[in-house]
Amino acid sequence: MYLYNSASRRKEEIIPHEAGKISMYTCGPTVYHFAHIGNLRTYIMEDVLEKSLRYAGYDVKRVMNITDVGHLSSDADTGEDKMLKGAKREKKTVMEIAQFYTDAFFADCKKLNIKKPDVVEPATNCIAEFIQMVEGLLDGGYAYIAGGNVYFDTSKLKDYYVFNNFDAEDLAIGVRDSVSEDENKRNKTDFVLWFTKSKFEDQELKWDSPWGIGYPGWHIECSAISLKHNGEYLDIHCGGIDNAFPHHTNEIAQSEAYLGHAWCKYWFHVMHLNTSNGKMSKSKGEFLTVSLLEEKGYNPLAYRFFCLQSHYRKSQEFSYEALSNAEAAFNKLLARVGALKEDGEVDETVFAEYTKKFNEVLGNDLNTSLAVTSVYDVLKADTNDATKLALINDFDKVLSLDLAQQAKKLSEKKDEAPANEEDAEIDALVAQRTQARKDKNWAEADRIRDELNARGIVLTDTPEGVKWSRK
RNA sequence: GGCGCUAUAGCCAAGUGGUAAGGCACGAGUCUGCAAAACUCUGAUCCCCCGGUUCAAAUCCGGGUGGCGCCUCCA
Repeated sequence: MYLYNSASRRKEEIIPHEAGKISMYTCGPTVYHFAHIGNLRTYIMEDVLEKSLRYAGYDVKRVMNITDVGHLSSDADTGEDKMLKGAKREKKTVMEIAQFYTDAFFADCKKLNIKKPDVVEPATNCIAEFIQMVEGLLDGGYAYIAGGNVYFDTSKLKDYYVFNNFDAEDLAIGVRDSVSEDENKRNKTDFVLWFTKSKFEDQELKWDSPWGIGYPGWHIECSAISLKHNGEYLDIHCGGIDNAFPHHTNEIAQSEAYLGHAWCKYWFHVMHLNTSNGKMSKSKGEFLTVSLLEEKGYNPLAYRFFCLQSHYRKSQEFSYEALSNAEAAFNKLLARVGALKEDGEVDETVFAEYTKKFNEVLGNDLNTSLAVTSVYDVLKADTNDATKLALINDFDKVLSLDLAQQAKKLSEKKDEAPANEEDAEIDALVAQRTQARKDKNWAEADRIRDELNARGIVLTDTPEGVKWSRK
Protein backbone atom coordinates (compact mmCIF):
# COMPACT_ATOMS: atom_id res chain seq x y z
CA MET A 1 0.00 0.00 0.00
CA TYR A 2 1.36 3.37 -1.04
CA LEU A 3 0.26 6.67 0.46
CA TYR A 4 1.36 10.25 0.15
CA ASN A 5 3.08 11.17 3.38
CA SER A 6 2.84 14.86 4.28
CA ALA A 7 5.90 14.52 6.49
CA SER A 8 8.19 13.45 3.65
CA ARG A 9 6.14 15.07 0.89
CA ARG A 10 6.42 11.87 -1.12
CA LYS A 11 4.34 8.88 -1.94
CA GLU A 12 5.69 6.07 0.23
CA GLU A 13 5.07 2.41 0.80
CA ILE A 14 3.42 1.86 4.17
CA ILE A 15 5.62 -0.32 6.35
CA PRO A 16 4.03 -0.63 9.79
CA HIS A 17 6.07 -0.68 12.96
CA GLU A 18 4.69 -4.09 13.75
CA ALA A 19 4.24 -6.34 10.72
CA GLY A 20 0.64 -6.90 9.70
CA LYS A 21 -0.73 -4.35 12.15
CA ILE A 22 -1.55 -0.70 11.64
CA SER A 23 -2.10 1.74 14.45
CA MET A 24 -4.08 4.68 13.26
CA TYR A 25 -5.07 7.91 14.95
CA THR A 26 -7.69 10.38 13.84
CA CYS A 27 -8.28 13.87 15.14
CA GLY A 28 -11.92 13.77 16.12
CA PRO A 29 -14.48 16.55 16.22
CA THR A 30 -14.70 19.41 18.66
CA VAL A 31 -18.23 18.77 19.85
CA TYR A 32 -19.53 22.29 20.23
CA HIS A 33 -21.76 22.24 17.15
CA PHE A 34 -22.99 20.02 14.31
CA ALA A 35 -20.42 18.82 11.81
CA HIS A 36 -20.83 20.23 8.33
CA ILE A 37 -20.40 18.11 5.23
CA GLY A 38 -16.90 19.50 4.72
CA ASN A 39 -15.85 18.13 8.12
CA LEU A 40 -17.48 14.88 7.15
CA ARG A 41 -15.58 14.67 3.87
CA THR A 42 -12.41 14.17 5.89
CA TYR A 43 -14.01 11.43 7.96
CA ILE A 44 -15.32 9.70 4.84
CA MET A 45 -11.84 9.62 3.33
CA GLU A 46 -10.31 8.40 6.58
CA ASP A 47 -12.97 5.72 6.71
CA VAL A 48 -12.02 4.62 3.21
CA LEU A 49 -8.37 4.56 4.28
CA GLU A 50 -9.14 2.39 7.30
CA LYS A 51 -11.25 0.00 5.24
CA SER A 52 -8.67 -0.13 2.46
CA LEU A 53 -6.05 -1.17 4.97
CA ARG A 54 -8.33 -3.87 6.30
CA TYR A 55 -9.13 -4.93 2.75
CA ALA A 56 -5.40 -5.25 2.09
CA GLY A 57 -5.23 -7.60 5.07
CA TYR A 58 -3.93 -5.40 7.87
CA ASP A 59 -5.14 -5.67 11.41
CA VAL A 60 -6.08 -2.05 12.07
CA LYS A 61 -6.56 -0.36 15.41
CA ARG A 62 -8.04 3.06 14.97
CA VAL A 63 -8.31 5.62 17.74
CA MET A 64 -10.25 8.88 17.71
CA ASN A 65 -10.45 11.60 20.31
CA ILE A 66 -13.46 13.74 21.09
CA THR A 67 -12.40 17.28 21.89
CA ASP A 68 -14.66 18.36 24.72
CA VAL A 69 -12.29 20.74 26.46
CA GLY A 70 -9.31 22.97 25.78
CA HIS A 71 -9.94 23.98 22.22
CA LEU A 72 -9.76 27.74 22.39
CA SER A 73 -10.98 30.15 19.80
CA SER A 74 -7.57 31.80 19.82
CA ASP A 75 -3.94 30.92 20.27
CA ALA A 76 -3.38 32.80 23.51
CA ASP A 77 -5.29 32.23 26.72
CA THR A 78 -7.42 35.21 25.85
CA GLY A 79 -9.36 32.93 23.57
CA GLU A 80 -12.60 31.49 24.73
CA ASP A 81 -13.08 27.74 25.05
CA LYS A 82 -15.14 26.53 22.11
CA MET A 83 -17.14 24.19 24.28
CA LEU A 84 -18.01 26.94 26.70
CA LYS A 85 -19.04 29.14 23.81
CA GLY A 86 -21.38 26.42 22.56
CA ALA A 87 -22.81 25.93 26.03
CA LYS A 88 -23.49 29.64 26.45
CA ARG A 89 -25.12 29.81 23.05
CA GLU A 90 -27.55 27.04 23.92
CA LYS A 91 -27.82 27.73 27.63
CA LYS A 92 -26.73 24.24 28.59
CA THR A 93 -23.86 22.82 30.59
CA VAL A 94 -20.65 21.99 28.80
CA MET A 95 -21.11 18.27 29.37
CA GLU A 96 -24.63 18.36 27.98
CA ILE A 97 -23.35 20.09 24.87
CA ALA A 98 -20.54 17.57 24.50
CA GLN A 99 -22.88 14.60 24.80
CA PHE A 100 -25.46 16.05 22.43
CA TYR A 101 -23.02 16.89 19.65
CA THR A 102 -21.01 13.70 20.09
CA ASP A 103 -24.21 11.74 19.51
CA ALA A 104 -25.12 13.97 16.57
CA PHE A 105 -21.68 13.43 15.05
CA PHE A 106 -21.92 9.65 15.17
CA ALA A 107 -25.49 9.77 13.89
CA ASP A 108 -24.21 11.67 10.84
CA CYS A 109 -21.37 9.20 10.45
CA LYS A 110 -23.82 6.32 10.50
CA LYS A 111 -25.86 7.86 7.69
CA LEU A 112 -22.69 8.15 5.64
CA ASN A 113 -21.57 4.61 6.50
CA ILE A 114 -18.52 5.86 8.35
CA LYS A 115 -17.45 3.11 10.71
CA LYS A 116 -16.99 4.08 14.33
CA PRO A 117 -13.29 3.86 15.29
CA ASP A 118 -12.23 1.01 17.56
CA VAL A 119 -11.52 3.45 20.37
CA VAL A 120 -13.32 6.76 20.88
CA GLU A 121 -11.92 8.74 23.78
CA PRO A 122 -13.19 12.07 25.09
CA ALA A 123 -10.44 14.39 26.28
CA THR A 124 -12.08 14.86 29.68
CA ASN A 125 -11.48 11.14 30.35
CA CYS A 126 -7.73 11.52 30.16
CA ILE A 127 -6.79 14.38 32.48
CA ALA A 128 -4.37 12.17 34.43
CA GLU A 129 -2.57 11.21 31.22
CA PHE A 130 -2.26 14.84 30.16
CA ILE A 131 -0.80 15.80 33.52
CA GLN A 132 1.67 12.93 33.38
CA MET A 133 2.84 13.99 29.95
CA VAL A 134 3.19 17.65 30.88
CA GLU A 135 5.21 16.63 33.94
CA GLY A 136 7.45 14.56 31.72
CA LEU A 137 8.01 17.48 29.40
CA LEU A 138 8.84 19.77 32.32
CA ASP A 139 11.28 17.21 33.71
CA GLY A 140 12.92 16.86 30.34
CA GLY A 141 13.41 20.59 30.03
CA TYR A 142 11.05 20.95 27.10
CA ALA A 143 8.49 23.01 28.97
CA TYR A 144 8.43 26.05 31.23
CA ILE A 145 6.00 27.82 33.51
CA ALA A 146 5.13 31.43 32.82
CA GLY A 147 2.28 33.55 34.07
CA GLY A 148 0.73 30.50 35.71
CA ASN A 149 0.52 28.45 32.52
CA VAL A 150 2.76 25.65 31.32
CA TYR A 151 4.25 26.18 27.85
CA PHE A 152 6.11 23.98 25.42
CA ASP A 153 9.45 25.47 24.42
CA THR A 154 9.77 24.96 20.68
CA SER A 155 13.29 26.37 20.61
CA LYS A 156 14.48 23.16 22.30
CA LEU A 157 13.83 21.21 19.11
CA LYS A 158 16.21 20.81 16.23
CA ASP A 159 13.50 20.53 13.65
CA TYR A 160 10.16 21.97 14.63
CA TYR A 161 8.55 22.54 11.23
CA VAL A 162 7.75 19.12 9.84
CA PHE A 163 5.18 19.79 7.15
CA ASN A 164 6.21 23.21 5.92
CA ASN A 165 9.53 24.87 5.34
CA PHE A 166 8.44 27.76 7.43
CA ASP A 167 10.89 30.34 8.56
CA ALA A 168 10.07 31.70 12.01
CA GLU A 169 10.49 35.25 10.80
CA ASP A 170 7.97 34.76 8.02
CA LEU A 171 5.29 33.74 10.46
CA ALA A 172 4.86 37.28 11.66
CA ILE A 173 4.33 38.72 8.22
CA GLY A 174 0.84 38.68 6.88
CA VAL A 175 -0.71 37.66 10.14
CA ARG A 176 -3.75 39.72 10.93
CA ASP A 177 -3.74 42.54 13.42
CA SER A 178 -6.43 40.96 15.52
CA VAL A 179 -4.10 38.23 16.73
CA SER A 180 -3.17 38.84 20.31
CA GLU A 181 0.30 37.73 21.17
CA ASP A 182 0.65 35.87 24.44
CA GLU A 183 3.37 37.79 26.30
CA ASN A 184 4.26 34.81 28.44
CA LYS A 185 5.70 32.93 25.50
CA ARG A 186 9.43 32.77 25.02
CA ASN A 187 9.10 31.92 21.35
CA LYS A 188 6.44 32.79 18.86
CA THR A 189 5.60 29.15 18.21
CA ASP A 190 5.46 28.04 21.84
CA PHE A 191 2.08 26.76 22.90
CA VAL A 192 0.19 26.10 26.11
CA LEU A 193 0.20 22.62 27.64
CA TRP A 194 -1.79 23.48 30.74
CA PHE A 195 -3.83 26.58 31.53
CA THR A 196 -4.37 27.80 35.06
CA LYS A 197 -5.09 31.40 34.27
CA SER A 198 -8.52 31.17 32.76
CA LYS A 199 -9.89 34.60 32.08
CA PHE A 200 -13.35 33.15 32.28
CA GLU A 201 -14.60 32.90 35.77
CA ASP A 202 -17.42 30.67 34.65
CA GLN A 203 -15.08 28.08 33.10
CA GLU A 204 -16.95 24.95 34.13
CA LEU A 205 -14.37 22.31 33.53
CA LYS A 206 -11.39 22.55 35.85
CA TRP A 207 -9.08 19.97 37.32
CA ASP A 208 -6.43 20.03 39.97
CA SER A 209 -2.84 19.73 38.78
CA PRO A 210 0.68 20.23 40.13
CA TRP A 211 0.54 23.74 38.62
CA GLY A 212 -2.81 24.72 40.04
CA ILE A 213 -6.43 24.26 39.11
CA GLY A 214 -6.93 24.53 35.39
CA TYR A 215 -7.47 22.68 32.15
CA PRO A 216 -5.36 21.15 29.35
CA GLY A 217 -4.27 22.75 26.10
CA TRP A 218 -5.70 21.42 22.88
CA HIS A 219 -2.57 19.87 21.38
CA ILE A 220 -1.61 17.72 24.38
CA GLU A 221 -4.92 15.91 24.04
CA CYS A 222 -4.18 14.10 20.82
CA SER A 223 -0.63 13.19 21.79
CA ALA A 224 -1.67 11.73 25.13
CA ILE A 225 -4.72 9.89 23.84
CA SER A 226 -2.78 8.34 20.99
CA LEU A 227 -0.05 7.30 23.40
CA LYS A 228 -2.61 5.80 25.76
CA HIS A 229 -4.25 3.59 23.15
CA ASN A 230 -1.73 3.15 20.34
CA GLY A 231 1.47 3.00 22.34
CA GLU A 232 4.79 4.68 21.66
CA TYR A 233 4.81 4.06 17.93
CA LEU A 234 2.03 5.27 15.69
CA ASP A 235 1.82 4.23 12.06
CA ILE A 236 -0.68 6.62 10.49
CA HIS A 237 -2.04 9.89 11.80
CA CYS A 238 -4.97 11.43 9.94
CA GLY A 239 -6.64 14.77 9.89
CA GLY A 240 -7.77 17.73 7.84
CA ILE A 241 -5.04 19.66 6.06
CA ASP A 242 -5.69 22.76 8.13
CA ASN A 243 -4.45 20.88 11.19
CA ALA A 244 -1.01 20.21 9.75
CA PHE A 245 0.21 23.44 11.27
CA PRO A 246 0.20 24.13 14.10
CA HIS A 247 -1.80 21.26 15.62
CA HIS A 248 -0.02 18.24 14.17
CA THR A 249 3.33 19.98 14.22
CA ASN A 250 2.84 20.54 17.94
CA GLU A 251 1.74 16.96 18.50
CA ILE A 252 4.98 15.74 16.97
CA ALA A 253 6.98 18.19 19.07
CA GLN A 254 5.37 17.05 22.32
CA SER A 255 5.26 13.35 21.62
CA GLU A 256 8.84 13.02 20.41
CA ALA A 257 10.19 15.26 23.16
CA TYR A 258 8.32 13.17 25.72
CA LEU A 259 9.21 9.77 24.26
CA GLY A 260 12.75 10.57 23.22
CA HIS A 261 12.34 8.86 19.85
CA ALA A 262 10.50 9.17 16.54
CA TRP A 263 6.78 8.74 16.98
CA CYS A 264 4.50 8.69 13.94
CA LYS A 265 5.77 7.70 10.52
CA TYR A 266 2.96 8.51 8.10
CA TRP A 267 0.78 11.60 7.99
CA PHE A 268 -2.43 11.52 6.00
CA HIS A 269 -4.00 14.90 5.35
CA VAL A 270 -7.32 15.42 3.60
CA MET A 271 -7.86 18.56 1.57
CA HIS A 272 -10.92 20.70 2.02
CA LEU A 273 -14.38 20.82 0.60
CA ASN A 274 -14.95 24.31 -0.71
CA THR A 275 -17.91 26.23 -1.91
CA SER A 276 -17.69 28.73 -4.74
CA ASN A 277 -16.69 31.28 -2.06
CA GLY A 278 -13.76 29.21 -0.86
CA LYS A 279 -13.39 27.16 2.29
CA MET A 280 -16.57 25.89 3.86
CA SER A 281 -17.13 27.04 7.42
CA LYS A 282 -19.79 27.06 10.05
CA SER A 283 -20.08 30.81 10.15
CA LYS A 284 -19.92 31.60 6.44
CA GLY A 285 -22.78 30.99 4.03
CA GLU A 286 -25.23 28.13 4.34
CA PHE A 287 -24.50 25.71 7.21
CA LEU A 288 -24.43 22.48 5.21
CA THR A 289 -25.20 19.47 7.38
CA VAL A 290 -26.20 15.93 6.51
CA SER A 291 -29.65 16.66 7.90
CA LEU A 292 -30.00 19.64 5.58
CA LEU A 293 -29.12 17.48 2.57
CA GLU A 294 -31.75 14.99 3.68
CA GLU A 295 -34.34 17.75 4.03
CA LYS A 296 -33.58 18.73 0.48
CA GLY A 297 -34.26 15.16 -0.59
CA TYR A 298 -30.73 13.90 -1.08
CA ASN A 299 -29.61 10.43 -0.10
CA PRO A 300 -26.63 10.84 2.29
CA LEU A 301 -24.88 8.01 0.47
CA ALA A 302 -25.04 10.07 -2.72
CA TYR A 303 -22.84 12.56 -0.89
CA ARG A 304 -20.43 9.75 -0.01
CA PHE A 305 -20.43 8.76 -3.68
CA PHE A 306 -19.74 12.41 -4.59
CA CYS A 307 -16.69 12.40 -2.31
CA LEU A 308 -15.44 9.06 -3.57
CA GLN A 309 -15.41 10.30 -7.15
CA SER A 310 -12.74 12.79 -6.20
CA HIS A 311 -9.36 12.37 -4.53
CA TYR A 312 -8.61 13.11 -0.88
CA ARG A 313 -5.57 15.20 -1.79
CA LYS A 314 -7.50 17.49 -4.06
CA SER A 315 -9.84 20.12 -2.79
CA GLN A 316 -13.35 19.57 -4.04
CA GLU A 317 -15.94 22.19 -4.77
CA PHE A 318 -19.43 21.63 -3.45
CA SER A 319 -22.54 22.80 -5.25
CA TYR A 320 -26.04 21.41 -5.32
CA GLU A 321 -25.63 20.97 -9.05
CA ALA A 322 -22.55 18.81 -8.55
CA LEU A 323 -24.27 16.81 -5.83
CA SER A 324 -27.34 16.29 -8.01
CA ASN A 325 -25.08 15.04 -10.78
CA ALA A 326 -23.46 12.61 -8.38
CA GLU A 327 -26.83 11.42 -7.13
CA ALA A 328 -28.06 10.85 -10.68
CA ALA A 329 -24.95 8.80 -11.37
CA PHE A 330 -25.38 6.93 -8.08
CA ASN A 331 -29.02 6.06 -8.83
CA LYS A 332 -28.15 4.89 -12.32
CA LEU A 333 -25.45 2.71 -10.84
CA LEU A 334 -27.91 1.27 -8.31
CA ALA A 335 -30.37 0.48 -11.09
CA ARG A 336 -27.67 -1.47 -12.91
CA VAL A 337 -26.67 -3.33 -9.76
CA GLY A 338 -30.33 -4.05 -9.06
CA ALA A 339 -30.73 -5.70 -12.46
CA LEU A 340 -28.15 -8.36 -11.59
CA LYS A 341 -29.53 -11.83 -10.83
CA GLU A 342 -28.14 -14.61 -8.67
CA ASP A 343 -27.46 -17.00 -11.53
CA GLY A 344 -25.12 -19.71 -10.39
CA GLU A 345 -21.56 -20.13 -9.30
CA VAL A 346 -19.04 -17.37 -8.70
CA ASP A 347 -16.14 -17.57 -11.14
CA GLU A 348 -13.19 -17.56 -8.74
CA THR A 349 -10.63 -16.70 -11.42
CA VAL A 350 -12.51 -13.60 -12.50
CA PHE A 351 -13.20 -12.72 -8.87
CA ALA A 352 -9.50 -12.88 -7.98
CA GLU A 353 -8.52 -10.87 -11.05
CA TYR A 354 -10.85 -7.98 -10.25
CA THR A 355 -10.24 -7.90 -6.50
CA LYS A 356 -6.51 -7.78 -7.15
CA LYS A 357 -6.96 -4.76 -9.37
CA PHE A 358 -9.27 -3.09 -6.86
CA ASN A 359 -6.69 -3.58 -4.14
CA GLU A 360 -3.98 -2.08 -6.35
CA VAL A 361 -6.05 0.97 -7.15
CA LEU A 362 -6.66 1.65 -3.46
CA GLY A 363 -3.04 0.93 -2.69
CA ASN A 364 -1.98 3.65 -5.07
CA ASP A 365 -2.50 6.58 -2.72
CA LEU A 366 -6.15 5.72 -2.23
CA ASN A 367 -7.40 6.34 -5.74
CA THR A 368 -11.10 6.33 -4.90
CA SER A 369 -12.08 7.65 -8.29
CA LEU A 370 -10.64 4.54 -9.93
CA ALA A 371 -12.13 2.41 -7.18
CA VAL A 372 -15.57 3.65 -8.25
CA THR A 373 -14.63 3.01 -11.87
CA SER A 374 -13.83 -0.57 -10.83
CA VAL A 375 -17.52 -1.05 -10.11
CA TYR A 376 -18.39 0.03 -13.64
CA ASP A 377 -15.71 -2.30 -14.98
CA VAL A 378 -17.29 -5.20 -13.10
CA LEU A 379 -20.72 -4.39 -14.49
CA LYS A 380 -19.27 -4.51 -18.00
CA ALA A 381 -17.13 -7.59 -17.35
CA ASP A 382 -17.54 -10.73 -19.41
CA THR A 383 -18.80 -12.98 -16.62
CA ASN A 384 -22.02 -14.08 -14.94
CA ASP A 385 -24.17 -11.99 -12.61
CA ALA A 386 -23.31 -14.04 -9.54
CA THR A 387 -19.64 -13.16 -9.95
CA LYS A 388 -20.49 -9.51 -10.54
CA LEU A 389 -22.65 -9.39 -7.42
CA ALA A 390 -19.97 -11.07 -5.36
CA LEU A 391 -17.40 -8.55 -6.58
CA ILE A 392 -19.63 -5.58 -5.96
CA ASN A 393 -20.38 -6.76 -2.44
CA ASP A 394 -16.67 -7.28 -1.89
CA PHE A 395 -15.77 -3.78 -3.13
CA ASP A 396 -18.52 -2.37 -0.97
CA LYS A 397 -16.56 -3.41 2.13
CA VAL A 398 -14.42 -0.39 1.30
CA LEU A 399 -16.73 1.86 -0.68
CA SER A 400 -19.58 1.38 1.80
CA LEU A 401 -22.22 2.64 -0.59
CA ASP A 402 -24.63 -0.18 0.31
CA LEU A 403 -24.86 -0.89 -3.40
CA ALA A 404 -26.73 -4.19 -3.26
CA GLN A 405 -29.01 -3.17 -0.38
CA GLN A 406 -29.84 0.24 -1.86
CA ALA A 407 -30.53 -1.32 -5.25
CA LYS A 408 -32.87 -3.85 -3.64
CA LYS A 409 -34.64 -1.13 -1.69
CA LEU A 410 -35.06 0.88 -4.86
CA SER A 411 -36.76 -1.99 -6.71
CA GLU A 412 -38.88 -3.05 -3.73
CA LYS A 413 -40.20 0.46 -3.33
CA LYS A 414 -41.79 0.24 -6.74
CA ASP A 415 -43.65 -2.97 -5.95
CA GLU A 416 -44.83 -2.35 -2.43
CA ALA A 417 -48.51 -1.98 -1.59
CA PRO A 418 -49.99 1.48 -1.00
CA ALA A 419 -48.78 2.63 2.39
CA ASN A 420 -51.39 5.32 2.94
CA GLU A 421 -54.48 6.98 1.49
CA GLU A 422 -52.53 9.29 -0.77
CA ASP A 423 -50.69 6.38 -2.33
CA ALA A 424 -53.97 4.54 -2.84
CA GLU A 425 -55.42 7.60 -4.55
CA ILE A 426 -52.41 7.82 -6.85
CA ASP A 427 -52.75 4.13 -7.63
CA ALA A 428 -56.39 4.76 -8.56
CA LEU A 429 -55.46 7.62 -10.88
CA VAL A 430 -52.77 5.50 -12.49
CA ALA A 431 -55.36 2.77 -13.08
CA GLN A 432 -57.73 5.33 -14.67
CA ARG A 433 -54.97 6.44 -17.00
CA THR A 434 -54.18 2.85 -17.93
CA GLN A 435 -57.86 2.35 -18.84
CA ALA A 436 -57.88 5.58 -20.88
CA ARG A 437 -54.80 4.38 -22.75
CA LYS A 438 -56.48 1.09 -23.43
CA ASP A 439 -59.41 3.04 -24.90
CA LYS A 440 -56.91 5.12 -26.92
CA ASN A 441 -58.19 8.21 -25.13
CA TRP A 442 -54.77 9.88 -25.25
CA ALA A 443 -56.06 13.29 -24.15
CA GLU A 444 -57.48 11.89 -20.91
CA ALA A 445 -54.38 9.74 -20.31
CA ASP A 446 -52.07 12.73 -20.71
CA ARG A 447 -54.31 14.90 -18.54
CA ILE A 448 -53.98 12.43 -15.67
CA ARG A 449 -50.24 12.18 -16.19
CA ASP A 450 -49.92 15.99 -16.11
CA GLU A 451 -52.04 16.17 -12.98
CA LEU A 452 -49.85 13.63 -11.22
CA ASN A 453 -46.73 15.35 -12.47
CA ALA A 454 -47.93 18.60 -10.95
CA ARG A 455 -48.14 16.75 -7.63
CA GLY A 456 -44.57 15.61 -8.03
CA ILE A 457 -45.33 12.09 -9.22
CA VAL A 458 -43.38 10.67 -12.14
CA LEU A 459 -44.82 7.78 -14.16
CA THR A 460 -42.74 5.12 -15.86
CA ASP A 461 -44.38 2.85 -18.43
CA THR A 462 -42.67 -0.51 -18.43
CA PRO A 463 -43.53 -3.83 -20.10
CA GLU A 464 -44.64 -5.07 -16.65
CA GLY A 465 -47.02 -2.15 -16.17
CA VAL A 466 -46.93 1.42 -14.95
CA LYS A 467 -44.67 2.36 -12.06
CA TRP A 468 -44.59 5.66 -10.27
CA SER A 469 -42.29 7.47 -7.92
CA ARG A 470 -42.00 10.82 -6.23
CA LYS A 471 -39.62 13.37 -7.70
C1' G B 1 5.53 38.16 2.17
C1' G B 2 6.87 32.87 3.20
C1' C B 3 5.53 27.73 2.82
C1' G B 4 2.54 23.64 0.80
C1' C B 5 -1.01 21.50 -2.64
C1' U B 6 -3.08 21.95 -7.40
C1' A B 7 -4.23 23.16 -13.03
C1' U B 8 -6.76 17.39 -18.30
C1' A B 9 -13.68 18.13 -22.51
C1' G B 10 -19.92 21.78 -19.82
C1' C B 11 -18.97 19.16 -14.80
C1' C B 12 -16.40 15.07 -11.67
C1' A B 13 -12.04 12.71 -13.07
C1' A B 14 -7.98 8.51 -14.76
C1' G B 15 -3.18 9.02 -16.46
C1' U B 16 3.91 8.67 -13.19
C1' G B 17 7.99 9.07 -21.14
C1' G B 18 5.17 5.87 -26.13
C1' U B 19 0.88 8.77 -28.78
C1' A B 20 -5.88 11.17 -24.01
C1' A B 21 -9.83 5.50 -19.10
C1' G B 22 -14.48 5.90 -16.69
C1' G B 23 -18.87 8.60 -14.92
C1' C B 24 -22.64 12.70 -15.14
C1' A B 25 -24.83 16.27 -18.36
C1' C B 26 -25.71 17.47 -23.68
C1' G B 27 -26.89 15.70 -28.69
C1' A B 28 -28.48 11.63 -32.19
C1' G B 29 -30.88 6.96 -32.78
C1' U B 30 -33.94 2.43 -31.14
C1' C B 31 -38.39 1.68 -28.41
C1' U B 32 -43.19 4.29 -27.25
C1' G B 33 -49.86 6.90 -29.18
C1' C B 34 -46.74 10.97 -27.16
C1' A B 35 -43.48 11.60 -23.04
C1' A B 36 -40.48 9.39 -19.33
C1' A B 37 -37.44 5.20 -18.37
C1' A B 38 -34.22 1.73 -20.69
C1' C B 39 -30.68 0.51 -24.50
C1' U B 40 -27.06 2.01 -28.56
C1' C B 41 -23.91 5.74 -30.61
C1' U B 42 -21.44 10.42 -30.26
C1' G B 43 -17.24 14.33 -27.48
C1' A B 44 -10.41 16.83 -26.15
C1' U B 45 -5.72 16.80 -33.25
C1' C B 46 -4.98 17.83 -27.65
C1' C B 47 -3.89 18.09 -21.52
C1' C B 48 -2.92 26.69 -18.02
C1' C B 49 1.27 29.51 -20.74
C1' C B 50 6.56 29.96 -22.55
C1' G B 51 11.16 27.62 -23.18
C1' G B 52 14.33 23.01 -22.74
C1' U B 53 15.73 17.49 -22.65
C1' U B 54 14.26 13.17 -25.85
C1' C B 55 13.32 9.30 -31.66
C1' A B 56 9.00 10.28 -28.48
C1' A B 57 6.22 14.55 -22.95
C1' A B 58 -0.21 15.69 -20.34
C1' U B 59 3.71 12.94 -18.08
C1' C B 60 10.90 14.91 -16.98
C1' C B 61 13.68 19.95 -16.28
C1' G B 62 13.65 25.57 -16.04
C1' G B 63 10.65 29.99 -15.93
C1' G B 64 5.82 32.18 -15.60
C1' U B 65 0.26 32.48 -14.62
C1' G B 66 -4.29 31.02 -12.14
C1' G B 67 -6.95 28.37 -8.06
C1' C B 68 -6.95 26.47 -3.04
C1' G B 69 -4.79 25.91 1.77
C1' C B 70 -1.53 27.10 5.99
C1' C B 71 1.23 30.93 8.68
C1' U B 72 -4.96 32.99 13.65
C1' C B 73 -9.72 28.79 15.99
C1' C B 74 -11.36 25.65 11.90
C1' A B 75 -11.86 18.81 8.82
